[in-house]
Amino acid sequence: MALDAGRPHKLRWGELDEDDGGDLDFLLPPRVVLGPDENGIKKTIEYRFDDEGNKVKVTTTTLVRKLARARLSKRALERRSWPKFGDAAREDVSSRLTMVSTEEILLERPRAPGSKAEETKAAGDPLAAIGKAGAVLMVCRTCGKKGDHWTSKCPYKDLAPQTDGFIDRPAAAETAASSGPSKGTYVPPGLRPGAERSGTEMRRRNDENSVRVTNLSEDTREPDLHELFRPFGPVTRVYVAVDQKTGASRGFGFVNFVNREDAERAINKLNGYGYDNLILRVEWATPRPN
DNA sequence: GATGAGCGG
Repeated sequence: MALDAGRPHKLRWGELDEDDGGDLDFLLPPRVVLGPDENGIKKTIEYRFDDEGNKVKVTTTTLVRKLARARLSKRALERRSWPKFGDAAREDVSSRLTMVSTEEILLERPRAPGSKAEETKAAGDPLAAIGKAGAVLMVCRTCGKKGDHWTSKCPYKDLAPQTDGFIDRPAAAETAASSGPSKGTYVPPGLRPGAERSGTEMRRRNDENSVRVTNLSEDTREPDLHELFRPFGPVTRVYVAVDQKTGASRGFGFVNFVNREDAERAINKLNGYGYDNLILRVEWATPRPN
């Protein structure tokens, strides 16, 4: 760069170590750092080519320690006068007091297959051997059965009302009911003292109050469906099937109601209803398999 | 004519 025959230009930082001339730097002696000495004076000696291509020596003097000293505690200052020990006593470490650790540190993932935690568990628990793929972790919170199904798939999940033995009625709720609110324990509104308990109808899962809507126009989205069905009663879920790739509506969707009666009224009212130039079909959805 | 995605303690 500096030796360019053409007009020299100032080197910008982005050009340093680039291949447009910077590679001549290897011809220069290495940079030398001296100190800091007892007065905190650090000297840096380096060489570079000037604009005319001449080798020049550049000496930089910096005051290091005086600045730092102002912030050092008495105790720290005292430590500085200690004789060197350990590695520092054996080496010249004036310019490298910090070292890179070569110690190998293994990070352990608690549930990684083959990890220690996993092996110990598998050895102790016979059930763990059966469901290595994580099935053992599958303990139904409704019926307590292990390794068979998730809570959401429990064959008893629709059974109502649930008995005290079941897990999803926290023991804390009973305590709260008898002795007032206990600190730090959330009690869902339905389990609070004085909450209405209207037996089977209330506790019933509403999965089957699912209404299928077909012949939707391309640009009907979930909010539109919600607007359309909301007047009939509380809606728990609105879904419009979309093509995963294109994002375009597939022209059908589902609406779930809290109450079956509302769903029924919606079907009766909206089936055959003209919406967005199309005639809607609204009917009971057959529950999704699985 | 057409029947959804995702998530695990």
